[in-house]
Amino acid sequence: MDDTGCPILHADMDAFYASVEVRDQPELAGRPVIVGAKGRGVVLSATYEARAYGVRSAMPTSQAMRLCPAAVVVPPRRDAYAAASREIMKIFRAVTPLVEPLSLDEAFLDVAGARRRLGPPARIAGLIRDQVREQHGITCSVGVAPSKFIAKLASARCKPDGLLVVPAAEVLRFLHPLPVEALWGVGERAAQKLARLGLRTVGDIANTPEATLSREFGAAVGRHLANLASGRDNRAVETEVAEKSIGAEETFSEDIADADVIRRELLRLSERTARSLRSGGYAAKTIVVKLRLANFTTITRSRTLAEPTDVARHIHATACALYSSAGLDPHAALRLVGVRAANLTAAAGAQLELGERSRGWPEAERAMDKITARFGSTAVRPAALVEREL
DNA sequence: TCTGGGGTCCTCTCCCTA
DNA sequence: TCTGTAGGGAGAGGACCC
Repeated sequence: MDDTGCPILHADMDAFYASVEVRDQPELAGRPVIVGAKGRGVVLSATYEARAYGVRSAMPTSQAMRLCPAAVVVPPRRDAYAAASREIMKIFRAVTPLVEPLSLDEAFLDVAGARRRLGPPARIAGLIRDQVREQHGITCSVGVAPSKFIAKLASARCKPDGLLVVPAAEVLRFLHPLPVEALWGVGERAAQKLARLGLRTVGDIANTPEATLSREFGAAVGRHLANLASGRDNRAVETEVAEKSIGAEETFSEDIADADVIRRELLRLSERTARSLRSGGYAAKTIVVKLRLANFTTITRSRTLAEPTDVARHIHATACALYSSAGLDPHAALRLVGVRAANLTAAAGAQLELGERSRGWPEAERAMDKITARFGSTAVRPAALVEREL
């Protein structure tokens, strides 16, 4: 196996959420298992036994159950997946400090500096796979390649429980027969547009002038497609990627037309968003409200504040103002609302608004954070959210 | 037929300013 | 002062990813 010039690993857990569930409930082993919410939920993860029936991620759970009536549907336990992820990332960081987590279940590793200690990249990949399986009972697939993009493609091509090395000299031979959807950033819409241009494989794109791609997709996307299709990807593995926005959203079990209920929901989401901001040490200058109507039309409205904030009360006031000024029919039913904080700065930069008392909501909410950390999320809440449950 | 939640990035439009 | 224009920032929406 020629792994010369292949310092980048992409490690991807196989059916991660479902694998954690099977690990924690051994009686599920060998059965089709779907992780996802019932009702209006979608499939977050499914074991390969369920996938054999055509079940896929992001598919409505109801549709998945029609395809595989024998499947066991398990509600998601995000805390358990986050805990498993932290432990698995520790295995990666014992190999190299250059680890870039992409999500809970996958990461890039730059192992160039670990060769002398642990051997060539393919051997390191095998080591990682063994340790994840032995310590967590979960299989993972690893792509080994000269760049992040090729390593990610390689891990996807060897799933499940596989290892694939793409030597530097073989990159184009590996890349060009793949369908255009293999390229990062090409989804259904872009694939349709490329098909209209007669481009169906990555090789087709590589043989198309960048000027043509830029004319069709814009300069940034055109350049991006041309580079990836030619195997050009010089991005380094980055251990710290700053967050750009933080938010929370929720789909109702039934559409809601009552403005008071929606404002209460905005309060709950503002609380969650503010708590996330504070725990990350951020304040946000821009507040975005997302409203999805019963017919699935999605509207966003945003406002940039004079000063950054991490205070739920301020976020909620802005969110309500945005909701009121969105121009919706007063009786419009919503299926989802969301609150997002963007334009993040370090919290130390947060300043008081003109005329604001020096002590007040910021201190109150930080005190609430401490109580929540000690006694749980239901220990202290705004009265409006408590009333709802009485 | 039914479409989650948490994100990022890009494009387009509008408005302001020089 | 008026007009045309270019650039930048904000806001909205869409596509995409896991």
